[in-house]
Amino acid sequence: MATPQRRTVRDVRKGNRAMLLRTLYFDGPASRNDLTALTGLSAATVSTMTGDLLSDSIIVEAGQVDSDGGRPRVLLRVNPRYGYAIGVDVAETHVRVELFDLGMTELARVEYALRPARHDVELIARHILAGIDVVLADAGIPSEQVLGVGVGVPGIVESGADALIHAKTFGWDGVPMGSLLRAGTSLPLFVDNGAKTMGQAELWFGSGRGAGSAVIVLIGSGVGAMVITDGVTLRGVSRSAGEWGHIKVVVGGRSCRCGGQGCLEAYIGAEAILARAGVETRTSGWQEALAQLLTSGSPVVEETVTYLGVGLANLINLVNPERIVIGGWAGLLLGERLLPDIRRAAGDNSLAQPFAATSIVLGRLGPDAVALGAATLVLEQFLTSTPAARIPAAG
Amino acid sequence: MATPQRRTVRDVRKGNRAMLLRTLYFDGPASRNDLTALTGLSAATVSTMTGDLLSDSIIVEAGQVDSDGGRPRVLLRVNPRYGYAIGVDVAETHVRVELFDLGMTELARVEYALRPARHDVELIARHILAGIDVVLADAGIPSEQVLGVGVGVPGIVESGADALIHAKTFGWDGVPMGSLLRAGTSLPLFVDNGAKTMGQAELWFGSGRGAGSAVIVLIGSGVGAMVITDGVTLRGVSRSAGEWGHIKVVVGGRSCRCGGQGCLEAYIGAEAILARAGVETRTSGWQEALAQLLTSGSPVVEETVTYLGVGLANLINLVNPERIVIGGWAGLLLGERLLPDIRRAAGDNSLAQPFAATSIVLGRLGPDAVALGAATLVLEQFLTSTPAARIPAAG
DNA sequence: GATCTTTTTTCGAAACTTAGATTATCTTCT
DNA sequence: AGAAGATAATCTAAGTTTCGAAAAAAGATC
Repeated sequence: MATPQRRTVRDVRKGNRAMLLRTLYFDGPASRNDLTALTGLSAATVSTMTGDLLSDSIIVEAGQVDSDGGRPRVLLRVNPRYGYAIGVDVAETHVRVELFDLGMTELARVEYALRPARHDVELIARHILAGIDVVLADAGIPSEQVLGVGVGVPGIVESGADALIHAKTFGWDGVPMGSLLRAGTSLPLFVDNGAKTMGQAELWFGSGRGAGSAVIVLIGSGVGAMVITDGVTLRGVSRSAGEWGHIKVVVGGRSCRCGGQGCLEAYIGAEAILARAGVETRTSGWQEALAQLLTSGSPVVEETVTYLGVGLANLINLVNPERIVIGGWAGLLLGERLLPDIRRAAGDNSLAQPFAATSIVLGRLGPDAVALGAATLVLEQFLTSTPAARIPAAG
Repeated sequence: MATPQRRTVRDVRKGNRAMLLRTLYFDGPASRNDLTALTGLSAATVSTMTGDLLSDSIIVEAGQVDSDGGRPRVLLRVNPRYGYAIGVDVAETHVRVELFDLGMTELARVEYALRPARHDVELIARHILAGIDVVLADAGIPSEQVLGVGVGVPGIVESGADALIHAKTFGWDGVPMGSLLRAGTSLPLFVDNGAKTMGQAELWFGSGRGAGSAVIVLIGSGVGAMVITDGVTLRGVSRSAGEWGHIKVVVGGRSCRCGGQGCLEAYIGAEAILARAGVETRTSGWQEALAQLLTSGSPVVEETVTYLGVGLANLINLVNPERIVIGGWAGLLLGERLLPDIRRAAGDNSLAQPFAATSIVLGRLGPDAVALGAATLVLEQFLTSTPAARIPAAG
């Protein structure tokens, strides 16, 4: 019952323009004529609106297409060079900065290694700021053309200008990444949990594409989920929704690094799986170890499938989504070999009705999609808040 | 990424009119002047819009209020007699039909007893249709003035015109309640799960009021939940979202009547609690038995609190709501005595961040609110789809 | 009764979409 | 080669809607 927003006649324009742009981005290239059909707007409106967008060079012409004996259609598409988005992946071992054009083609990247147990916020912030300069210089893009910077970080990210981060593994508690970066750059910032940015990538460009309501499940060392209904992500009142990894599946069960007991993460998190199987967990080589374990026929694998199935079933019962996408490096590893078993386990533990309505699929994007997803936050902003004309660089 | 809807300038009007009406309903009576502040619309717009609504007699004047030396404000409010809503509660033992005006004041009711194990759909449909006639005759309201009929039924309700119902306890599987009723009346119908209509009542008129995002948890013999974000209820792709009772909290745990194992309902459902305590469950007298058990100091009570806490914690972690409302007859019974313990148990099993953002409160409406909530579905429709002027009865 | 104060209505302007007419551009038939 | 036909895109006029400002309404105060 939040106070609804008043609408004025200009919001109509804004909304329609955003819709047109979004349509063109995902279904483009398309002719003006196609757009009238796709958007439901009248030909006149499409014409004036595309005119505006063309003169702002947000969209460009993309060749012609013959019609059976009439004026040929001229195709339009979003100008990938209208602006650029930067995505940053802050992980345990590295900080990676990538530069994308609006078509999400990678133009440049740079990576800084982090020494383990040396996660100084200010150092990382310096890496990010330096990385931004480097990728821009590499690609020869002036910073005025960058629409924003998305940053994927570990832990819980609180909303607000400061983007306070709580990440136990990094020893961060209330670290103001937002204000630290804002001190060094004036570019618009979008900070979110790295798993969630990866999910964002999967949702927009991977297996989640086209689903009206979906849950993207992310399994790595940690475990999380994104719930999307009608295209919008469930964020929760303090933006920490989706902590799927810490729902309890066994009351009084295994201890979890969050301090609780019986968390799902304590059974299906990569670290937890290996620990349960008694595999020596060297700090590196987890991926290999897990891959090896999966082929070993260990009973732990079967157990893991059951727990994962239960976790998915809980989502199915509670959210009743159209699609569940399994992602994260450990999730992909598990899914590759065991997807049918996982599906069965989920079915065994959920109600028939909602289970029948849900398809469980594997993510298509690798675990490297964190930066891509972070950049997608910028893209999302660009597509929804209808952009005005670029102010040309003074001079 | 569902196809977004085009907007035309008339949608603006519709939206603003709906917003104004909603504001007036919840914050009324209010003067035109107050409304400009509350809605953010200009005085001019409020004036023309209230003019329309007044001449349609959707709203009426409600006295004046002096101002410090100026023209006195005339107060406006929604006309409670503009139309009427009927709410129906289909339960194990009875079918109850209630008539409300738009202010949700009950004007008439009628109840039909059901013999246990005699849940013939057609009989129940006949009871409902007869009940509608009876309450209308009692209150002297012509049926043209009824805006719709809301029906709360057990089990899972599938969307669509037929309103297919799956209710194991009634032995219903795919019962087309919607089309059965539509054969006997031309009034608009809204069919939903009874627990959900009760939640709807709690959300609109009980403890959920004013919360932007909330979860309403319903514990009776069965267990369910409604998740509300930004004022809209999460329904899921096949409208069966919110099956909180069948999330698994103990892998391989107690058998549930759904056929699964370790369901939450198998621990905190009223029937399950009594069974675990070894209380003889006569078909009647459950409420008394449960109330007695709660005072008995049985260890089962403490266990129940723990399981309930886990269930709530899972919601908190996953959804991160602003408020959780505990309802349902068993939920109210538990909460009355044990709310602090329940809160503690929820806190013990959820992450600190989201837990701190959530307040856990007790429902205010009794278990009789099913029919009220069903009628609220009609009210919701009335307030959101801006109603046109009533076509006066021919004559 | 004149003046002040506050509320409500009226009026013209600006923004937006639409339907229908018009112009542009290419194909095909004679 | 030129006219006719067909399809695409633009232009024009009309109809909504909200908004700001000014005017009108209605009572309080001196």
